[in-house]
Amino acid sequence: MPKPTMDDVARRAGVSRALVSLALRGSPKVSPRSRDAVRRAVAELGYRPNLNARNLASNRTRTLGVIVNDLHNPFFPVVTDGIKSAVDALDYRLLVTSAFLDNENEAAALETFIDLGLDGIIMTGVRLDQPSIERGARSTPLVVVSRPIASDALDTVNNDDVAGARLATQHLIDLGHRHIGHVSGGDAAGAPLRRAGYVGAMRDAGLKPVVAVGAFTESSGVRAGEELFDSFEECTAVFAGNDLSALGVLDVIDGRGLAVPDDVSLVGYDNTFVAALRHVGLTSVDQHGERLGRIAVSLLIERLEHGRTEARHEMISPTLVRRETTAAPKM
Amino acid sequence: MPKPTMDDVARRAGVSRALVSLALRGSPKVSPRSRDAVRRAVAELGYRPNLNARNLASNRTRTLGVIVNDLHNPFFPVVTDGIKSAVDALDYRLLVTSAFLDNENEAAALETFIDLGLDGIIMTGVRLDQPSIERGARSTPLVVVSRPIASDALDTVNNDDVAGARLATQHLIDLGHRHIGHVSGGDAAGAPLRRAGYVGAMRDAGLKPVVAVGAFTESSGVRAGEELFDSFEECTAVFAGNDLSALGVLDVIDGRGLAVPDDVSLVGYDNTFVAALRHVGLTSVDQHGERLGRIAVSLLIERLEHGRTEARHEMISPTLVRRETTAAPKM
DNA sequence: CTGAAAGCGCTAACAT
DNA sequence: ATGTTAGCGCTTTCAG
Repeated sequence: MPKPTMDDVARRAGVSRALVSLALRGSPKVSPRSRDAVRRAVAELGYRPNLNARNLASNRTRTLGVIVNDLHNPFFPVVTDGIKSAVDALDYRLLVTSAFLDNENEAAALETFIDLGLDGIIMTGVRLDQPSIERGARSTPLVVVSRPIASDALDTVNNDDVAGARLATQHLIDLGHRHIGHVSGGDAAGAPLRRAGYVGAMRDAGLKPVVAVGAFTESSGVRAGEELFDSFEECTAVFAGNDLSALGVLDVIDGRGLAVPDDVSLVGYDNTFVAALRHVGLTSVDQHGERLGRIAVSLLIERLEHGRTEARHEMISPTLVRRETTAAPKM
Repeated sequence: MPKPTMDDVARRAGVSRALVSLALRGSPKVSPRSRDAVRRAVAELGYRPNLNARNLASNRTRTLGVIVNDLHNPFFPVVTDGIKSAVDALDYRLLVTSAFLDNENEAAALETFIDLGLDGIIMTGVRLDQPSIERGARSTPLVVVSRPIASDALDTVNNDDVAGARLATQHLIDLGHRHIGHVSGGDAAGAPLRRAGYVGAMRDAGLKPVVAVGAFTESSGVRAGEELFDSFEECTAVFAGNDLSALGVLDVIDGRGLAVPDDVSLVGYDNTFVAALRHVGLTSVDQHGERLGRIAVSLLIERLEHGRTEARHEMISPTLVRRETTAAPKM
């Protein structure tokens, strides 16, 4: 049994194909009688519209795509939830894809979405180079979440990473710490700004910044943590660039028989569910990922349905969530 | 500048459109000369094939879809990684979508993938009712990962949940525990079998099973954990149906001022990265999610490229990963 | 090896 | 309110 097409429905309902098309999309210029006949025929035949045909003919897909760099990082599901909740209120479909931590995959995912003719694309946690992203943005409205990109070809939504990093660092300083290290995310999205915020806060307080470079993963956090404690013995507090690397640092601290927060205080970034586990209790900076996701969708909608063309770059303020991993240093 | 079409490429390369089509897909029956002309024209024009048109005309998409129920559960990214690595070796595209823990979304995601004409679909962690899944499987080859479904309409890949639960429970029994509770995932995929494995192992050892029902999330683990410790005071060990709920139980244990493993031993399931954090060190059962994912892809390929039509149900053996949360009970 | 021609299933003017 | 008619951009016979 080949799949029924619109022609089958039309024949069965005793109307023309065009009318079926209208009826299916809820046009008001279809008589209740015809509408009903169509509805019945659709049900009887189990008809489903062929999206490729529809998209091709209409040159629209009513579909938004999300490209996530790393499904393993618990921050991204939060953003995606925000996107999802915003899209649900609209009449759009949502496709998600993961780049699996790989630039080439990211480029491929972007091309696929563009080639599919998606109406809009949201990229989050992307590592892809700016020119490639901008090239994509020329084909399809594009918003980048959680990576600051100065470009008038696309929109961005970010938390203020510098402010967030300052919040974290200042919190440690206020507690009385003087020897505060930073585990950076290297060149990952947001990492340079967080590092800058940390360095700025340290300088302002007349303290010496000490940075070890990781990559926003737990394993890189372990490596950078080892490096930090090896070279910076006085260290009594660490600000890690994200929660995942903070967990790596926590492993190092545990491994060295040190106690948190008695011997070392620790702050993360992203306020993921892992930070919130009572057993972990990681003090962390909250980017408000859901809100970032919702804003991303609204930016897309502005372009799609209200014809905005000039770029917008939104920024929201992060907040510090204090938990059990930070305390005043032992004397 | 409207996007260049195949006609533009053909004109520029001085050949016919059909030839461009062949050349693009690497057909051997194109002269090197033409092939080169096409390649050059494509590059100069920045031509990209319109996938909707291609899919419509060829009635194939060379695309596989993955539907994940809950992006927040760190188990699924592991499965997805396996899928991804298997797909990379083949010439298929991969689309992922999340059902965001919601049956209706799952149904919608499935329909979207079918309506898009994807060549094959993998569902993992799905909660959708079996008839709906089977209906989907009638349109598109479908494999369900990590949920046992006895059906000859679709393929499944599972770890042996009963054996895994027995492994976990027996480990606790072998350590000397007699009062072992179970936090179940309720009717979530795999949960009933894990519960059955636990009950079986307990019965075999002449011990009384005590079950609290959760839902495979951390928060449900907290609720079920409270319930368990409230009603089962002698309890010295808990087998949680997955790592997420084990983390919830861990919160409860911490909250009651109990120590792990000195006062209570704890075992999870899935062996996610959170279990492996040294700071958590959760003993857990490993389903070998990557392998599940790779097998899922190979099942799809068997149907797609080797014409298999009868259903296959694969089962792999889980293994226990011992860490710091399990020890002999204090006397 | 190449070109002509017929669709894939649907939408979108345009008529009526 | 409904039907007619062109396509959308591509693949795929089929001739040559």
